[in-house]
Amino acid sequence: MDRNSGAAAATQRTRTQDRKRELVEIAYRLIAEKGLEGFRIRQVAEAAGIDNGTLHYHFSSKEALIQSVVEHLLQDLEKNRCDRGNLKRRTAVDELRMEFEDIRLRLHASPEQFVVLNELAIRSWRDPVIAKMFRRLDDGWYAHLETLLRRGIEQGRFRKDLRIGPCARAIMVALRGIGYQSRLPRRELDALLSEILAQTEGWITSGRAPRRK
Amino acid sequence: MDRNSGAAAATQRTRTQDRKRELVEIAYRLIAEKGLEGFRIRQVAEAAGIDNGTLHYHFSSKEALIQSVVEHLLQDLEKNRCDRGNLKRRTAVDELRMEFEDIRLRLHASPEQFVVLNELAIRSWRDPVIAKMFRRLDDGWYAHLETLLRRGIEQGRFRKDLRIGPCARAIMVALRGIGYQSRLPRRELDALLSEILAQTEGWITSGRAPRRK
Amino acid sequence: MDRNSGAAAATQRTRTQDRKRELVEIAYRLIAEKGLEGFRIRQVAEAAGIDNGTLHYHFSSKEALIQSVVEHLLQDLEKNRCDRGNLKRRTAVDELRMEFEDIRLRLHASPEQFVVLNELAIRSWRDPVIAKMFRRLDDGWYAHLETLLRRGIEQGRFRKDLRIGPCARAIMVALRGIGYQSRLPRRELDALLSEILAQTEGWITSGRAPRRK
Amino acid sequence: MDRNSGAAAATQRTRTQDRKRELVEIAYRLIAEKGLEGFRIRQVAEAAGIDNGTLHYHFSSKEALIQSVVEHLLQDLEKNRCDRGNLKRRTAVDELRMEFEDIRLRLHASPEQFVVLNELAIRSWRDPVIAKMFRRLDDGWYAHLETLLRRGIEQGRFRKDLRIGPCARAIMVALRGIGYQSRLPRRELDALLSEILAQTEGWITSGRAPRRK
DNA sequence: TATGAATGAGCCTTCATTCAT
DNA sequence: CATGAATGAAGGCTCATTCAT
Repeated sequence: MDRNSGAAAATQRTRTQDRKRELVEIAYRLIAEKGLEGFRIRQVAEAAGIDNGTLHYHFSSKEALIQSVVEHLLQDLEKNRCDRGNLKRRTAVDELRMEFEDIRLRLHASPEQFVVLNELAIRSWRDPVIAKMFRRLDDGWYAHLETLLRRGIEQGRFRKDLRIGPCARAIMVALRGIGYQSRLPRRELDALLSEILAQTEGWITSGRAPRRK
Repeated sequence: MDRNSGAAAATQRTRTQDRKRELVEIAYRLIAEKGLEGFRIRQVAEAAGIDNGTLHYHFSSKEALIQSVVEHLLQDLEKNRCDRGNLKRRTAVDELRMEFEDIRLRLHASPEQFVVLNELAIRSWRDPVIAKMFRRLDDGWYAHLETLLRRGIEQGRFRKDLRIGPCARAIMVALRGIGYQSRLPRRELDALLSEILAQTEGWITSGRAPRRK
Repeated sequence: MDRNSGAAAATQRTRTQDRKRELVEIAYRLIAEKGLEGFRIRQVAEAAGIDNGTLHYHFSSKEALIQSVVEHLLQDLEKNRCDRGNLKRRTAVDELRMEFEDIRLRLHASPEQFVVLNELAIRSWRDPVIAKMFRRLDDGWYAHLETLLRRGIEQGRFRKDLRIGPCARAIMVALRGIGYQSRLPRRELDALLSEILAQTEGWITSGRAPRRK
Repeated sequence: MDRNSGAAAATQRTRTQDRKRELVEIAYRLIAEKGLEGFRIRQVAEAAGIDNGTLHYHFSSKEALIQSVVEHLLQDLEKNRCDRGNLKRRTAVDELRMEFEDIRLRLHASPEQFVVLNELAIRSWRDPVIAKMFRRLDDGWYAHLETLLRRGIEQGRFRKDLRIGPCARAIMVALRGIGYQSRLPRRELDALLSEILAQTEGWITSGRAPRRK
């Protein structure tokens, strides 16, 4: 029994983790669907087929559950950035394009991600805890873009007088603003994205032989 | 008495209108402050110094009050566009710049406007009535920008291969996305805005002697 | 209508006050019956034949309702002391006896008063608000007894070396401790009370010709 | 293995007993701190470093745990009485004084005992099981005092017309009522106790040369 | 024994809304 | 128009208890 207990405990732990993850995902879906305002933890429990009280066993409060959803979301977003970070042999221009392409794919594959992101962004205005988590996300993204832009300049591909900070922010603003448009038909969305990319790229590489077809 | 009753009725009507306007403005302020999620009609009544029940004489439901707030906001936004519309002797480039300058002034003068705008935009995702009102706003803005861009091309100031639709949308996305950043310090906000303008203008007038200082 | 509105408002106000008083009395009874631990505001509403939510219209929280009960109780207790205060022509000994007689009558007429008093006394250990209200009661009672004892000494009826403070406290402790025994049969209760009175009186008037029959 | 199993079982049993005792003591402390109303068995488990569910192996219900606490308390109280019972060579007056001195020491050493005692006394009003246990305590105390008083009379130290029953009860009431005052500063508490003792003793030995210093 | 997950009844509170006056 | 009392549905949360392992 002793030998088994270790394995059993591990299994148990895994199960609990799975359960938690499952609940977070349900919550995530529900927030996407009903919005944070219409988000009810009872519905999470119901959707998971568990009792209302059981949910409170795993997440001590509604706030805690929401924070886990945020974490879940942020991890997903940050993971992708890291994945892309590994392919650094490309030029800065390619990287920038990949940034946009990534967004495009996400918009198609899981548009609800942007919905939730917007919901939480607004909440972060008034909720210090979430604000802090979001700042982490923003700082990471900002640093990433800053590096990208700087490398582009060093590589001689981007204009030398580029104001790195504001430019990075501008890209973030534009891409984040897209969340609002996540309801647009796919075709328009693609056109919109490629337009923004073109504008950005055109500006950044201005005077550097912007190879636009 | 007959004559008076007419005047009295008129006065009454005006008073009622004033009262309604006052309530809407209080609601607007409260939404800016607490967000739609934390918005309570009781607080509106309290702030107006009237009874909770009385509020329901003016606005039959919470929804109705919110819709009035939307209307109030939209009117304000559209009025400004019309005001500017009268000065059409300028070039399209100037007009575009004014568009940005207007946003800049608003961000400084009443940042809460962007907060409320974002709150309501998100609600519009799930509230058909508000969605409709917002579509009106969007369509108006879109048409305005479209016209502006078209005129620029006709004037020979904008590049001829400009994709008017996506470009207009891109501008809207960027400017709307700024709402999220309404907390940034004024200096950064200005830098950000001028960056976006530069990018946009650079792209639009590309090959047309972009007069950037 | 104007003239009526004043009267109507007054009537309304009275009604509200009556309603509140009624609720407080129900709560009082329920606390006596189930104890503070088993006290449920839903039962108050139910007993009053009103909705659960309506109760919260009158008393914003459970705590508020309980505090009103305390106030109700304290007022009752203090009123009686004042009533007796008016008959000051008697000797201090008589007054002391009346103090005991008053307790005796209360124990018979409304033993639940002692139950509630004990419940609240214990709560006051951990609830600062109630503690404060109770301190007021205690201070009043203490001052009253102090005065009584001092007068007795001045009248030459009480021993001169009486330690007024501790003696007053001792009387309070004994009488308050009786609350625990409020379940005793009436006969034993009376015997107990008269015993305590005899002890007290004997001690206080010691060497002063204690006229015990 | 057989021999060992016996020893192991004994050890086990002792361990279990220790565990139970430990839990009871924790519960006791927690009741003193938070009151019965704020007493949560989860906190007991937490403080003991065991799981919530495990607690139910030792005590099948909250009620059972509380009863054990009562038992624990009563044993402690009764033990002390027995200890003192062994020194019967003294006079009844000395014994009475020791009764008070014992209370005084307890008040200083472990005032929480009186807090818990009061908490449980109130609960006993509605909980028949606890009521029964308390009655045992009361009866024991009462019998002890009765004996003491009777002996005093027989020894010719107490007045002959002493109403033994009510007098014993009066002593109990006063001493129990002291629990309420357990928050008083030590100095006042001592003054209070010695006052009560003086009153009691004065009355009891009245006409018997009360040797008060 | 011991654990942790699960249960479910129940509690206080909130809030938009309605109704009689 | 205005008031304030009343409504009731719903929500988040607590907690003793149970159950499978």
